[in-house]
Amino acid sequence: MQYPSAWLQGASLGESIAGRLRLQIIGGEIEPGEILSENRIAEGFGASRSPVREAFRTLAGEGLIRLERMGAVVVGLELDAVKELYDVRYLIESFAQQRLASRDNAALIARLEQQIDGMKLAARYGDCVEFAHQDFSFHERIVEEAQHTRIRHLWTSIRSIVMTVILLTTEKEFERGESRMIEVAEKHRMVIEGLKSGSEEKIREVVRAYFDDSDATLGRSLY
Amino acid sequence: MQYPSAWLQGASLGESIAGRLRLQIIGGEIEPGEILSENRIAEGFGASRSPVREAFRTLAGEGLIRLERMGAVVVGLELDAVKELYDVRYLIESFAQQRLASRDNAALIARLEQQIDGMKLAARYGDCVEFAHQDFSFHERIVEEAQHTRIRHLWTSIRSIVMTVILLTTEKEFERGESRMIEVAEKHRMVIEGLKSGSEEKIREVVRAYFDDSDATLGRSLY
DNA sequence: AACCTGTAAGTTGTATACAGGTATACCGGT
DNA sequence: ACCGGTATACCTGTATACAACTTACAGGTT
Repeated sequence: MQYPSAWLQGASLGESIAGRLRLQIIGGEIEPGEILSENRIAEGFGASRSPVREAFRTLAGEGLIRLERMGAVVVGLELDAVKELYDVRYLIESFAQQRLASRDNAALIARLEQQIDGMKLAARYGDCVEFAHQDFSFHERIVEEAQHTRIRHLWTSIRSIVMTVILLTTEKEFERGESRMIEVAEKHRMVIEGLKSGSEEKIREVVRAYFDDSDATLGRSLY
Repeated sequence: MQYPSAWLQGASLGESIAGRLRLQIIGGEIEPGEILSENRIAEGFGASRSPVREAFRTLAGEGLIRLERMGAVVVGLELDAVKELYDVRYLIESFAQQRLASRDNAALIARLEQQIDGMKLAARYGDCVEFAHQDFSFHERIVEEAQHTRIRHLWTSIRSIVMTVILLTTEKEFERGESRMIEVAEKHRMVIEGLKSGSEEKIREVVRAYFDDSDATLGRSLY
């Protein structure tokens, strides 16, 4: 398993190492409880400690590892942890949408619908990576549009993990066939309905429903 | 302005530098827009670039500075940004409390009440730092108790900032006299009421009220 | 047998060195 | 006066070096 190489374009060595470790940790190649040392990892990548150290700090910031006196212990991302992650996504997105509810969202909605169509197109062509990218971007756009610096910050702190999880689960869901993926794409319209309604209550409900459904999907695709 | 030295006990040089910079940034000594270079800061602290680099990453993770190709630009924490911070605190705490609502919280509540009394005691003795510490710990305990790894992680990402803001605002509020501080301490009982009720609706309402009131306080104490 | 101690290997935190890139200021040409 | 090119100083990313600390273990002591 590997990131689309485009994602690592222009990244520093440190970011690149963080990316690969992230994938190995989330993918389960590196197991929770394992202890990573800067030296060994550096040697493994044929790099020096500096970029590895930077990568460790990044991953610790994402909660994937925990820095201790002696070595970094892998926390990992079990099914329960992914559900927790989705709790946070729910909090962030429902907040963002409630913030958007009171303005004119015509342009945003048009853009989001375009991305749903992008997903469907990707589904028809069996392009799993592109589907995941559109899916991810859909949600990121909503957060971005809310123009709330702190919320955006919370988002960036889980951004990479969410991206990775979406990539992994999309790969698995693709195995269930094109019609299933069309269904997944269409599910996003629900969210748009919430936006259109402008009702705080409705938004909470719709976003909750969206992530509840995602939770169910998770059960199938992870482990 | 300075941290209680106890807070920096056992901290590495990097953490300590992060702490001092954080205080300078939030306190406004270093102004938003200013550009920090690793070299200059290192020289200023009589240290090498390594710990400064680490400090920069920490502060960037907290959103206090933004790392760019050339230098780190100070984002700062204006009044609006603090209000955004409180939005996030609201999200985190209301979530945490809703999670707690369904269990038996007798022990927790006893502990929280003890901390309220601690605040009142600090108020009577004019011990501003202790008051801030108790106040901070009160909220941290709630988050901690929810036992939700991801939420706890969001909390740690703003923890230092919240601590600093509470410290600064408490200092300012202390000038308004002891009775005002007793009032602030008592305000926390409201939150406990929410916990006791166990009603999702009531909790949202109470926590919302708490932070709305805090927002008002902010207006007085910052800038 | 239990415990204490000294040593050796490994780890992090910090300092320093080097390479590649970027902005700035200055200088010559038009 | 203005524009373009170059030299220069500075900045970040990475590599390497060193010191202090932690851990594990072996061997001697009680």
